[in-house]
Amino acid sequence: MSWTDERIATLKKMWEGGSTASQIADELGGVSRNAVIGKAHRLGLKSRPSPVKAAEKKKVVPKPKPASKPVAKKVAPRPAPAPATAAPAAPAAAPPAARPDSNNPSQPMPNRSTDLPKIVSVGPGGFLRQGPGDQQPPIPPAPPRRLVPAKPDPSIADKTSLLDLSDKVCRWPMGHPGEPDFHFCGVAVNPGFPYCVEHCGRAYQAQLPRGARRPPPPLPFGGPRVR
DNA sequence: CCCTGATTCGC
DNA sequence: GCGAATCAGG
Repeated sequence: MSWTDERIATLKKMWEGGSTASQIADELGGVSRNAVIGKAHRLGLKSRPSPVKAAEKKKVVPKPKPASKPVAKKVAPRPAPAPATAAPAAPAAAPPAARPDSNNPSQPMPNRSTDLPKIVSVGPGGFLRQGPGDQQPPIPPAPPRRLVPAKPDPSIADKTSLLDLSDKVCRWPMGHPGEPDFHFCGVAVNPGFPYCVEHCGRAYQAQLPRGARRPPPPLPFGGPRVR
């Protein structure tokens, strides 16, 4: 496949939106993860915090290549790389879901249902929703399972390039990028989330036990692209 | 081993 | 410019 403008646009959008290279490659189709990464770098996009690592420290040791080319092709002394690893603003972290940690030093009493963080959001995945008014009736310490972004999540964080996305509107993608009818949800977001209430329910799901994963949750797209 | 991104280097 | 091979790391 070749890198058409459209494909590059999709790559950029998804890369910047936090999609993993694998996801991007899968979405684009016809390219490998490596191809996506390579292209991303060539495009000048670079190092995003890897979803899997918090602190990415890479020391490229001058690796001796697999002894196959004794020929010294190019003596490329690499100049000291600028240490500037400007940490990009971390995207909205996990919502302030109730943490099981008894973070309530104010009361020595075992009654810990006193000072829990107020949660104002919807909890499709099972996490709490609490308005300022409702104080703490039934706040089960029941820690919602770790929230994980659903598959589509990344592919959407587009800027306003394609549409008039803003922090106020739901960024849930409808359709596939590049397709004529591709658009975003666009309704008012669930406060603190990039999506509307409805799509938050899709984007954030309770992490199920290993064994009990449901493979076919509703994909945001029409489903896997047919190739 | 799985995954991730980063880098290299032949093409 | 492209991307497979490879590396480094969680």
